[in-house]
Amino acid sequence: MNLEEAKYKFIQEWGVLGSTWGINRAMAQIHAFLMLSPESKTTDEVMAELKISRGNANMNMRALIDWGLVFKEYKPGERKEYFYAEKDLWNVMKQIAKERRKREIVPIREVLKEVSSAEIDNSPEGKEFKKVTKDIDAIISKFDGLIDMASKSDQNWFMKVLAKLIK
Amino acid sequence: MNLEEAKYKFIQEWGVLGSTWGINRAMAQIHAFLMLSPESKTTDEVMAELKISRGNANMNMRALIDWGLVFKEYKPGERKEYFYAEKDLWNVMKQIAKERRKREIVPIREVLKEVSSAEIDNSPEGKEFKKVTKDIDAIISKFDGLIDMASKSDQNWFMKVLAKLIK
DNA sequence: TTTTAGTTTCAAAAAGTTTTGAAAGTTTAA
DNA sequence: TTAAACTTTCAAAACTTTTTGAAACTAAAA
Repeated sequence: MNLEEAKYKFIQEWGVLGSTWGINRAMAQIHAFLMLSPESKTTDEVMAELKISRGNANMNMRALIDWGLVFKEYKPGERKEYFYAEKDLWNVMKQIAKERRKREIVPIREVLKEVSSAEIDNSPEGKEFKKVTKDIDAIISKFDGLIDMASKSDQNWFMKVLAKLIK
Repeated sequence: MNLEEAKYKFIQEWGVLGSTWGINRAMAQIHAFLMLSPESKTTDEVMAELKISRGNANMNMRALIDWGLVFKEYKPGERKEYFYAEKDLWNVMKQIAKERRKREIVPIREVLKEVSSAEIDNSPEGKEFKKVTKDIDAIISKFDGLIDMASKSDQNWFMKVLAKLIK
């Protein structure tokens, strides 16, 4: 296998992985392509490499910028925009965790909070409802705290904790 | 808000959450409905509660069984099949982590292993490729270890560790 | 000012996913 | 057996998401 084949393989797989995570294939592939590129790339290069349309490339690059995973760069004397990805995987993960927290954890906790103030009787149904939603809230709040913590800490600290935990 | 409204709200939100996680809406809603039910339920009850077709209910219940999140039960003297969900959220999470590990972590690690044995030159492109893929593998393997560890440990131990970590 | 090089938008098309419903299959009871 | 009660399957329909491509827009250069 040579570099081109290896790159292709990795980009494809990152696309598959993304799509099971609610990130569309093109977005994940652009992200993979930019992570693997030592230099920043133009829209045209992204289009050519991934064989996608200009509109698609543009939309997904903006989404990546929105997620804080990709940045724009202007080169002196050039009119084209260049794009590059966050390379430090720790930052990538923190960024993703932060976004997903906002999009997923916050809304479900809101609902849990709302339903916890509902008038619920002591029927078996009611008891079960209270128990299950309370349990879920407890676990989610733990994870929420963990994400918050991790996003404030540096990679070394976190990796050390993990390493110690796993041994 | 009464019990029915609260249940409805929670089931809807669980469906939304599921669909951003690659679990389809009906599957997530059935799961929520069964988690909230103190008694096991029949296909007809699921269909009526969620207003979905028999085929849909059947397919997604089988998928939930496949994920190890829902079980069948036969009641003496009855021909209908009854379904109930795993209630212990810790077990639910372990089960999900185990499945996702199989479906996501294993394949990406396989690809990373393959590309790591590729013949890659020392161009900037080649160096970057090696660096990025190596980093990703390191982080993924840490998480893989963590999941493995968590799935062997009991809730108390894990929650205590988490609690200590977060404080 | 006009032209050129580029970016953005968005309606329509394509692709992908989920859902339905009815027919086929299976198991138990009569 | 045969009928009844139930489960499973799967092609087609409905729905959702993604992608395209061309027109509109913007900014710099001539």
